[in-house]
Amino acid sequence: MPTDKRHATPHFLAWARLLRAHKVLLEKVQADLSAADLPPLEWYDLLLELDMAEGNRLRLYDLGQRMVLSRSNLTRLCDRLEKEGLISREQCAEDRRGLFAALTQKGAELRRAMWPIYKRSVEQHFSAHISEQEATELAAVLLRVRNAEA
Amino acid sequence: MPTDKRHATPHFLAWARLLRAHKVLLEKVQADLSAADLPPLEWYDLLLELDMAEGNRLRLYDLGQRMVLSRSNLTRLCDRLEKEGLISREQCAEDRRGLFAALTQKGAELRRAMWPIYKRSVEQHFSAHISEQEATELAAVLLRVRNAEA
DNA sequence: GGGAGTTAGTTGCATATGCAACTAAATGGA
DNA sequence: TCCATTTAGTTGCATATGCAACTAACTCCC
Repeated sequence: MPTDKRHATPHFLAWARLLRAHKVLLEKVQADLSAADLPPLEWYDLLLELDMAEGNRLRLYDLGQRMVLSRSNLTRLCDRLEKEGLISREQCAEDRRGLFAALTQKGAELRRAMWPIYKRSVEQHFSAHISEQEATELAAVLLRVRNAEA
Repeated sequence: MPTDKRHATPHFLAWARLLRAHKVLLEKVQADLSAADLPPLEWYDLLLELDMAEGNRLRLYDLGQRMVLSRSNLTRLCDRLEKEGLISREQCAEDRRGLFAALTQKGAELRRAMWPIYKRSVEQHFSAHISEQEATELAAVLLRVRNAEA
């Protein structure tokens, strides 16, 4: 059996296309942000998580879970945002090992400023090519995969 | 309108879950490869592209296109594989600027050795949670998005 | 209450990435 | 033919990432 046949099952095809589509899309969105002199997508992502969180702050641990980010990676990402005054680290009273990442005024403003550009970019490169029905199904399947234990 | 509502459209939800699912999956698959003392997914990807290509070789330019890899990134990735003897760079007769990346015997063998582990990992973390029908639809949607011009 | 084992977060170091500048070869007019 | 422009690929440098080692605080069980 030739090599390519073994990779051509519906499942493996979907997998391969997930990898490629993801790369292409990320590249386009990052390019749009960068062209508007805005910081990378990851910053938006972090700021949004804080914006949506109770009290506009999250324990670093929780933030890492939600963003699917390794510890050290999260530490460094927070370093960058904190240096720009977009978030601040706050001591946690209940667990003195722990820290909160808290959204600052400036961070909230930057997120709001990024949103129209980001929104337009996702619409243009992603949403425009997918029906609402497909989007709903896609979201459901991807959630299931993401939350799978194995 | 609160922040989270603006992000809760079906399209944006699908987008957000694409990002998260991709990260989670990649992490799991890389972990499985690494646990089996195998090189990263990207190496498999490159070797597979060459394996599937006419004559088991591709112009670097084409390889970059297929793998969605920037020029410099591709140069360096090829450097690593060539240093391990998995591919070789070959002069191109028609265009003396150009180079082929050609699969070596050793490269073909490594790809074959990686395949069972990779296959099992994708099945376990991805395919197992998706019906064949869903996989087919997913593949179609993602291909459409990937190939969109805008 | 006091040590063994965990957990939260940071840091050092080696490696990987992205961007812009570079070389060399091809193309396309005047 | 000859120079300006474009294209293939590489390289230097600054930045980002992953892994393993580290500190400090918490847990739990004797």
